[in-house]
Amino acid sequence: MVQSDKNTEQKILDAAAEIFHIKGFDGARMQEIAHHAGINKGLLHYYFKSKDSLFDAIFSIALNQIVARIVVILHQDLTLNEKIDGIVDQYMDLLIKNPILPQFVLNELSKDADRFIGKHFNEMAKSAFSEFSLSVEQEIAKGAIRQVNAHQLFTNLMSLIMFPFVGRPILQTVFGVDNQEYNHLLELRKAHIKEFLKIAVRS
Amino acid sequence: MVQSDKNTEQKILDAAAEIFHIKGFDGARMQEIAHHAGINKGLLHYYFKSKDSLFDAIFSIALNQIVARIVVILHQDLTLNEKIDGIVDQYMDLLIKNPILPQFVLNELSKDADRFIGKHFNEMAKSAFSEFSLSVEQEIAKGAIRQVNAHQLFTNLMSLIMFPFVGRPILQTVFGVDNQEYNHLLELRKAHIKEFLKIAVRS
DNA sequence: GTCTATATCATGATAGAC
DNA sequence: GTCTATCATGATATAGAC
Repeated sequence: MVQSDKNTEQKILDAAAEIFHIKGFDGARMQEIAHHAGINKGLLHYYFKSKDSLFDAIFSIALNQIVARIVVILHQDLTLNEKIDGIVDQYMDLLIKNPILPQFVLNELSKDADRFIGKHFNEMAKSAFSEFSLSVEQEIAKGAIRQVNAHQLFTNLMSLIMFPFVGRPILQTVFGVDNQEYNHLLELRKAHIKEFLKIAVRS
Repeated sequence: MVQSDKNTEQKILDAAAEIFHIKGFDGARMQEIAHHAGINKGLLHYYFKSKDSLFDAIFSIALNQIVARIVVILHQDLTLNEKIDGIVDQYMDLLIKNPILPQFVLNELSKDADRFIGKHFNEMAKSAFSEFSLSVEQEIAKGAIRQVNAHQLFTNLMSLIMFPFVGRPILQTVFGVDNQEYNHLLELRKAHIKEFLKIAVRS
């Protein structure tokens, strides 16, 4: 249940985030969100006139959390290694605190990819990748890293960070570990990814 | 629409797979599945008495596709490199043909992880990882690869293969490429992953 | 702003004719 | 086996009192 010392809109947003993140748009119920926020359905519709509008608010926040920080890092004046380390550190910290965020965002995007297109994230994200790609080319030219395709390397970076969270049910079962042990693996993973990537691209 | 020269049960399974894979359990509608199979709701319930039972049939097939082949490979008498290459080749081929399979399985598991536990997959998957882990230790002992944690390496392997499919909406937007170009990146990825992993673990 | 009550509609599931 | 018709439920959304 949501804390009652916040204003009603914030209580709704907090409750809706929790329900939508876990159950997705189709699985979430307005009744459950209202109850979780400590109000009733009527008042919920007073603040957000439709389930769609409430969901849009929640999804925007989640997408922003996923996309914004990477854009910031990639536009800073850093070496490739510094950018990669920054992304790994920031993302792993974010996802350890919000482990279901990527599953939620990716699943909703898979059902409606147009949620991404047309938003201002679109151009931001593309120009951010250009920065990454440029850094890769520079390091290759300097001979600091081996010949490696920027698209594949960026895919690797995102994969190594995010998949342990979206694939958790399978990996945890395959490893035969409990929640605490899996969380420990996630903690160790931050250093592992940085080392792994560094070794994999060295010239 | 499903081909009409198959028996009714198979038409239903084909139609249900397509709808469930795309929309998930909560988003799928029995009416839509019936229509897609070229029959009506009454007949659909005659073959599968509930939405749950139909879904279970579809989910079992999908989970089996994801889990079965990896188990087979890992239990064969192969070197670590051969096992890794086999998994990359087989999975990439499977996922290029069925790109939404991992998103479907992972999302449903995230909403109900118990679907995995208690099935016979459970023990199979755990013993398969033991085989992998053993291979890693042997190669390290031989000095063929550097010191690397088996859990992290297995996570990396699965991440590099699967994430490009579940994360496609984001990656494709970030790269600013169309479907054809992204498919091309996926084709190139098979060789990329094998090379990347080999370099990353060499001693 | 907040509540109760209700309208409206879509869904999963069943009954029964053929 | 296959269809049409219908039930029962549960969901979003609105109306109106306080």
